[in-house]
Amino acid sequence: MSQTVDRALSILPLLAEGPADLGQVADRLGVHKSTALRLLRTLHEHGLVHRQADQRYRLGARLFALAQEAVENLDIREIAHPYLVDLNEKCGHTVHLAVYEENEVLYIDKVESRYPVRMYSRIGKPVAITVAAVAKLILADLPEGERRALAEKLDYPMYTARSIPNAAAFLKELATVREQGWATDLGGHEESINCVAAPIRGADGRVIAAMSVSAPNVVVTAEELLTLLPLVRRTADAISREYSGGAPARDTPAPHTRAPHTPAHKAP
Amino acid sequence: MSQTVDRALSILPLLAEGPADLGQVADRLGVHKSTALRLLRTLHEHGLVHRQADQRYRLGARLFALAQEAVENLDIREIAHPYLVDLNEKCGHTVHLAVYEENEVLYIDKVESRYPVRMYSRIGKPVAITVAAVAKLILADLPEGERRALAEKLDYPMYTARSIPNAAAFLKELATVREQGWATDLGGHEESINCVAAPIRGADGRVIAAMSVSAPNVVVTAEELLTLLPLVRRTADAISREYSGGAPARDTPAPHTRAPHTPAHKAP
DNA sequence: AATGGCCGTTGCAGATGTTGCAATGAATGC
DNA sequence: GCATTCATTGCAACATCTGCAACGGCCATT
Repeated sequence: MSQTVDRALSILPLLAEGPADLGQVADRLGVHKSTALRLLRTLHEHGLVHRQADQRYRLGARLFALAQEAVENLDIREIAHPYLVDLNEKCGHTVHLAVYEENEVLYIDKVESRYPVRMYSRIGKPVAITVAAVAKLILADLPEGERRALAEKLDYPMYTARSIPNAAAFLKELATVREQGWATDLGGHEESINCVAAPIRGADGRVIAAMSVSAPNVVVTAEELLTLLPLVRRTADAISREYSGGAPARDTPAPHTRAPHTPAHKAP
Repeated sequence: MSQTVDRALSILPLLAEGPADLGQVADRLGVHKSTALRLLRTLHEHGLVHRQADQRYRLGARLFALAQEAVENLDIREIAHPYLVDLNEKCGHTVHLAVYEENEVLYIDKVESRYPVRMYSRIGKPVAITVAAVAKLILADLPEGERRALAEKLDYPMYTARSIPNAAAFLKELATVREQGWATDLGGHEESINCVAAPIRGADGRVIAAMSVSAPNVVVTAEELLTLLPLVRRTADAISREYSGGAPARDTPAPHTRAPHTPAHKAP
């Protein structure tokens, strides 16, 4: 580990507490002022710290830009894929990954069942939004107003007798899902197929994707499938953690809990 | 300036583009792998980079936490936010807030349009500095010398036919903007999008930030958008007053704004 | 006005940390 | 099974970093 870099990086959390002048920084680092000055200058050139009018230093907005760019380039599919494969190897069933985009829920990854009987679905295809377990999870996390507006606007095709029939029933189901943190689809799309699903959350606690395990009745009963729920949830949580940049040990809340101090606007 | 720290910090923007393995990092830094490894380790210990399952590196959660604190320390954002929300509710369009820092203009807050058609932009992203209305306002207020020097240094990408093409035209536009105290961008960044913007000033009269209202042609014409100018200016002025310590203006008390946000750390 | 204290800044010589090399280990692919 | 690729380690040479002391600007006090 590099001492110089270590010292420089230690300045950042220090400044996060509030602006500080050169002397304060040097003191808290335990180094000579000239050393602190040099480190601060380097941080400054990279835009990580900003010098305000009174010559004190504070964190730079560039930090924010950096974080934002990183979030934008995060590919949930790439991160999740190995976990999906792993889950498939453990349970043998079809595993799906879905995201929300423009009022639709889309499958973006899939690992096929190892059983001969497979269900039909296609990556990139919009899911049956009113019945699919992954859709329920994602929509349940939308802001109240948006959720309601969307629910009213949707069609409720009766794929089977167990399909959700109307907006009221759908909203009620979403409330349940939101409460319990997981979802199922028991024959709501195709008579003989059941799914269990769990949400994947970003660092701010919002649901950014959902994953599910699906299997036809002829292979496992709904009850048997439900026994996989803990595993599915654990996997989803692991993906959430990885997506959020790892378990930062200390002061960041667990990825699957709602951050208490979530800011007004959220990263996409 | 410290070479070691400089190299380490250069890794961050590199990783913001996407995950990279040790070799890639070493190559792009132009150093030996063992050197890159050490720097990455140090960054890792501080939580700024995260090692994913496939052993590649990406930016870590700690960076996001720091970024969060960095913006929270920008008290202009705290103060302005309710006004932005209020303005959005009055006109329905996308509202932006931007500040100047280290030769860049950055969006630091945004309230989304309530119309279905939205423009892209992201908080934290540097704005298109040569065409954005908010950038014009902020740069127009720089001291003569600095303004000219910056103008010469910039690139002038032709996003559209109406983009500002060169330093001379830019300086002329800045003079106009400085004179009139407001700015527009009429299709200079994206053909179909127009903006009107007004400056937010500190107690000493200097421009410390700028806000804008943006809308696509398909929703309102440029002329219609311009009728919002007085409202935008009034809002910006109200923010200026409150920021300068003046009593929060009574005409925009922001009735149902968010709860009093835990302020970060503010010096009296 | 002059003085003293405070703080940021600079140049420098010595010492410490850093660098790149070469070799090892581990994992993957052919 | 062997070859390849990649991360990792120990080490010696060296470049970089460190702390010191001195300078200069700024402000409040005398």
